[in-house]
Amino acid sequence: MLENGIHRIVTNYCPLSPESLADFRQYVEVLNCQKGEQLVKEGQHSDKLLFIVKGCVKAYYVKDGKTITDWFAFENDFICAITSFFLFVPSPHYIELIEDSTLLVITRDDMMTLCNKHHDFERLGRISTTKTMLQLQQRVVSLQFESAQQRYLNLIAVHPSIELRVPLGDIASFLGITQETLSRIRAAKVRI
Amino acid sequence: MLENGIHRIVTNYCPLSPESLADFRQYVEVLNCQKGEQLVKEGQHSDKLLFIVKGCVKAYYVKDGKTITDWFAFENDFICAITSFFLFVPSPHYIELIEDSTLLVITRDDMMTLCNKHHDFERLGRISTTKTMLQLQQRVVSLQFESAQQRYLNLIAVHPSIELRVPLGDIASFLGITQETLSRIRAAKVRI
DNA sequence: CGCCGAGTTGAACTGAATCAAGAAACGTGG
DNA sequence: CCACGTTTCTTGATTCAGTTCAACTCGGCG
Repeated sequence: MLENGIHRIVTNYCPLSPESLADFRQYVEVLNCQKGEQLVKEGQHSDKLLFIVKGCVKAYYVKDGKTITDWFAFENDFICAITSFFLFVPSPHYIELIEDSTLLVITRDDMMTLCNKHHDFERLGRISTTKTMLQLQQRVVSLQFESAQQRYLNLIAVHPSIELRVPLGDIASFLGITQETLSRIRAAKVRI
Repeated sequence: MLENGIHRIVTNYCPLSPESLADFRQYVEVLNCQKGEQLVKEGQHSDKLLFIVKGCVKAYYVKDGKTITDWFAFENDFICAITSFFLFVPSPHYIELIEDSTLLVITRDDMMTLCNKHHDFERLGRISTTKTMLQLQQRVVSLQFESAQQRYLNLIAVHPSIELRVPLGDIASFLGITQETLSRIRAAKVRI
């Protein structure tokens, strides 16, 4: 699974030299976890970067007693407790498994070591960050002035399988709407 | 102004070796423009990355005949037509000067040349992208489940001077609300 | 069988949009 | 320096998309 995961990173993001790859293997670990497990809890410092080999994961936070889903990660995605990982603060986010999953894990310190040592690893960092930045940009456009229905249609256009894998309530809060509204949108009882 | 700008990049983002700096100077240009000028128009391919030495700039797009402000950049910020620059497609965005400004300009190709040649320049790319990613992440949280009033208060907490520099309508659409609503919020005629 | 979480439906409510006037501020030329 | 048009901002009345709260359905599963 380690080699499988590393191969997917290299093909999906950016090639690495044999030396970088050898070094990478030293630092990365494989983690198998079950649906429902919480890898990060609110208030914890988290310095782990995860890569999803198989399965799916959500990041969410709690506001006024309500659970708000902030991000989903599926196969070949990276995910981390973004504020804690990059800003060294306690995480507002939980990270929780939506399915039984196989993950690769690397710590921030080890990432930094690899980034300092290998130019191509630094590039991998730049490219994966750029990809996330572009996804966030799309999400802002979607939240800023699109209707709930349009946001939903956008989401299933990008992730057609999401409804089969993720509970409705999580999708709703990711879209910035309530579960009831999403249910009505799916039943097409909301005016287009 | 060139040295001033480069110095600010190095201090605000990431140090560069003397060799990288020397190379950087070869590729970067200083641009002085006036309020109202459009550096990028909808439909154009844009391969320019801008750094604001002095002044401010907005990126906006037009949807259903309405102007929607997507991003502001002030002193020491980078800005580009994000989709066009990174995905090589025609830009949905306009980029327009809000004040008379001094900018540094570098093309995507020259950026890539510098990234390939210098490890520390690649790091500069990673770090500036990470910074933008974190700002977008905050913006998503803000748009997802905060009230119009709360979003406004967040914004002026981060950019206290924005109201003095940017027209109300631009701020409103950046927040995902109408100008009328923002005007009422400022007059505190909306319930807290 | 009865419980339990996930999803649906209904009715009333509300935050913000829309539409429509005005009032202020701004700049440009006489 | 003032008159003029233009852009920027405010205010009011009405409408509507989406929330809230509450009840209900459905499919598992001990």
